[in-house]
Parts: sequence; structure tokens; C-alpha cells
Amino acid sequence: MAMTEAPGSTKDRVLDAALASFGTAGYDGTSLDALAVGLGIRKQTILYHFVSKRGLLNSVVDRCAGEMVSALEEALVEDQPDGDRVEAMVRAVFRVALDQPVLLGLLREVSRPNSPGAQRLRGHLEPLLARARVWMEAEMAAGRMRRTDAQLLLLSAYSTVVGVATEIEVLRAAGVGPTLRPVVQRRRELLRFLRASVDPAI
Amino acid sequence: MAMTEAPGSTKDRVLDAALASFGTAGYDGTSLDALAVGLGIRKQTILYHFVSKRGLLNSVVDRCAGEMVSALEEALVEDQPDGDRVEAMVRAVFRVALDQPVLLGLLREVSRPNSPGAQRLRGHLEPLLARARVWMEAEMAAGRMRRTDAQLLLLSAYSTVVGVATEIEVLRAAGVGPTLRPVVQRRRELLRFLRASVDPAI
DNA sequence: CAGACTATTTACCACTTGGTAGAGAAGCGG
DNA sequence: CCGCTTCTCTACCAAGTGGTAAATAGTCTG
Repeated sequence: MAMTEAPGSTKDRVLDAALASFGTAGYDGTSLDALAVGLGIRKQTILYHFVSKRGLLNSVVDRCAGEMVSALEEALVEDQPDGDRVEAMVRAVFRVALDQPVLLGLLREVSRPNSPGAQRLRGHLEPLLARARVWMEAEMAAGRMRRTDAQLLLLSAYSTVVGVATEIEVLRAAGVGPTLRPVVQRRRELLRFLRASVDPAI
Repeated sequence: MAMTEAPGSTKDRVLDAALASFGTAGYDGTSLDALAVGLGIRKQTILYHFVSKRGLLNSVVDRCAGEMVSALEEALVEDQPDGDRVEAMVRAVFRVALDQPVLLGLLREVSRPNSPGAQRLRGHLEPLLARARVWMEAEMAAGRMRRTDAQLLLLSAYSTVVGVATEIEVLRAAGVGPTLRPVVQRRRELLRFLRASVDPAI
């Protein structure tokens, strides 16, 4: 059946708590015992559902990557053929990020190479990135986009998003609260950067 | 005497190794035993010099923050009175970052709020940030700089640097090696962003 | 040489970690 | 009622954690 887990089930509650803990305390900084106590269950219940700590991380990454990827694909479908696809994708990413800031924490944690889960995240994002790269190169060949290193450009965008994650967390730590303003400012800046890197007229 | 530790002394070698490990594996992911084995010494030697793991982290943060701060202050001294102070500072930060990329890893690790060491890093950077804020507000009052939120602007710059850290690490993981190009590109972009945010003419 | 100080070691400890084995319990189809 | 599956629990465990205590050299000073 492969049904999506009902929200409210033990398994789903564990996933939520794990996402939050991995994103804030990090993978190594998260203990299954602490996680279980926070949920009012026993650690062995977690292990029953996810086999191992690593398995739990994998499940969390899978779920989050799935949300992110489907958000991106929705954005591309909604997009009119002559619309600005780059802007649509950037807006989609930022929307997801603002809806669940905790997801950015995980992204940040998992972005560290050698981190467990980094490879798995790459696995999820790889096909998406490949498609983007192919599309960009086609645009370049058609002269609708300035010649540039597509891979590098995508990476810059990615690291900007991770930077935003840091920014939100630091701001929250400073008591500024999840204000929208800096995030919007960053989004605008990222868009301007991407357009400037891409505009064939420049 | 409070002499700076001679490079090559056990204490200094421990600091180097700890910086590398904290920056890549994270604080929780670093064990004193593993650190000691890597150095061919016993864990208790580390504890003798730094009292506790937390003390080791503090020392690492202190040394790195010291390097960063003095680099910034040098940049400000060298700067001609009518020179572009913003550019000088940005260049100084990136120079340090390129000289010791491993330092960016630590910055990234410590940038997470609630992280041990985050507070200590803030303590080092606070006076610098305060000075920058005061200077910027004076410039704004004098009309040489566009009115904007100084705190927010500085934070954006900071998170960009952390983003660059991510970028370098991800690139290295992809086998691209420590190429200068993306970093230079990011620096140029950061400068453009800061100028745009600051230019009174815009 | 005696004493003190510094640096590094061996030996040990209390505690936490992720993980295993197996017992109940709850529901369900026959 | 029985057997089966699904879920959660109690009871352990081996390995690793940061940290303490104390012994051992080396080295400088009186």
C-alpha cells in the first residue's frame, strides 16, 4: 500500500521531533534517548520504526527532500511557458523555507560534506539539478541566457539559501523573531544576482 | 608573560587539529580520544592543557576570532581615509578565509545558535560589530550612506560569508578543489550588494 | 643534590551512547 | 478461543564518552 503515514501516528511524531532536533542540535548532538523522552515514549520504539539512528536520519531527509522537490516541480508546472522559471523556483524554495524554518536547519546540517545524510540528500537533488543544468545549457545555446558555468551558478544559489538558514537562526537567537523583511531582502538580492548572471544583454 | 604559544608545541598542534576537527566533524562529532590518537598523544595531555573539551573549543574560538579581528583591524589601518572601508574589510575577511579555509568550517559550526561557542564568538565580534554599526550610522547621518538597517546589513554580509564556507566545502566534496573562481565571484557579488545597499545616490 | 615546576603518561571511573533480545499487549480474521 | 501481526515495553549490553587521580620523567633553580 505504501500509504503516507497518518500525521499524529507515533512514527510521524518521531519524524517531526527528529527533524527539529537534527536541525538545531545536529545529528551527533541528538540522542535517541532524549528524543524519546521528549515524546514520552521509549527509545526502543524509535528503533522499532526506523531500525537505527542512521535510518531515522535517512527517513527525515527523504521526507524533507520530497517536500522540497515536489514544491519545486509544482512551481514549474504552474509556470507559464514564457514566464520566468528562475524566479518561480526561487520563490518556491523561499516559500517552503518560510513555512517550515526548521527544514532549513536540517538542510544546513546536512549540507556539510562527510555528514551522514549529505550523500542521501545529493541523491534526491541530483536529478533535479541535472534537469536544471540541461535546461540552462539549452537556454545558453539558444542565446536566451548568457554563457556561464551552470553548475557554479546553481551552487551559488544553493549556498545562498543555506546562508539564509543561518541568518534566520541567528536572528531568532538575537530575539528578532522570524521577521520576513531580511528574508525578502535576501530573496530579492538572490534574484537580482541570478538575473545578472543570466541576462544575455549584459 | 602570556606569550603566544610557539607553533610546533604540543598545545599548538592540539589547537590546529581541534580546529580542523571541529570545523569538519563538528563539536559533538569530535572525540578527545580520536583527536589525541591523530596527534600520537594521550587524551589526558589534551585535558591537561585545556582542562575540558569545552575549554578546548573556547581556546580554538579565541584564537580564530583573534586572527579574524586583527586582520580586520589591519585592513582598517591600512585604509586611506577616503578609501572604501567596506571593500577593505570584505577583502580582508575573504583573504583570511582563503588562507585557512578550515577556519570557515569552524565559523560555520559555531554560527549555529545554541551551539557551544556561539556565545563566545559573539563576545569577540560584538565590539567590532558595535563599532561598525556606529560608523555606519554616522555615515548615514552625514548623507554619505543611504539610510538602511545597519544591523541587518551586517548580518546579511555575515551570512554570505558562512554561505561561502558551505560553498567551498561542498565544492571540495565534489572534487572541484579549492578553486578561487567561485569565491572571487561571491566576493564581487557581496561587494556589489553592499554598495547597492549603501550608495546614497540610489 | 634537593626541591619545585611542567609536561606527559597509565589506570580508572561514572555515565551515556546506539543497539539487541524478548516479553506483553492490542487488535483481527478464522 | 486461537493464532497472527503490529506495536510498545522492560531488561541488558558492549563500546565509547568526558573527566579524575596519581605516578613518572625532564628541566630549571637554589
